[in-house]
Amino acid sequence: MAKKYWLFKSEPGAFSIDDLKESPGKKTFWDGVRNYQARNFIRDEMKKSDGVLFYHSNADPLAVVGYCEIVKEGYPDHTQFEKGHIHFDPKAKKENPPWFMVDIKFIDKFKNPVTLQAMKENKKLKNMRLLQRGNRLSVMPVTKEEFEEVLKMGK
DNA sequence: GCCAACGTTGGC
DNA sequence: GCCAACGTTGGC
Repeated sequence: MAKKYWLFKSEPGAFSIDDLKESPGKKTFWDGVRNYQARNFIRDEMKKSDGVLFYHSNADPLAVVGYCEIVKEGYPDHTQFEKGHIHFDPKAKKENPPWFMVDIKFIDKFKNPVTLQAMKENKKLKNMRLLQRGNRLSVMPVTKEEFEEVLKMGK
């Protein structure tokens, strides 16, 4: 199957591209997605070696700051069962867990963060899901063309 | 099954 | 801090 491309949002105060880079093996599990649409992408569509743009939200600058890849495909998010954890879900059942996560691995940090503003000003990116009104998904698909364009802008 | 109330996200 | 967008919840 053809490689797919994604964009993950993260608030750098919670988890930044540098946090990922400094994680053991430059890898982390992407926990805490609690939206069904995003869950479906994680559980059903993300495949090993898919490309992931890493975006900083609620940050300065607002920008794609680097990229990474999927290294482990969808599996149950353990934090949904951890009482007291910020992502604990009292309704989650072990037999049929509703929430999933993937593992991602750092590839590169951009020399030039690709700001939200710059993406808005790039005609090639006008259909990018991130730029559509009211989009609040924390993980979302991007096309191959969009992915490559953002990488080019970041160099 | 409708819909108002409420909570969250995230840019500004 | 404001507010638009939109998902979720719960009464009916």
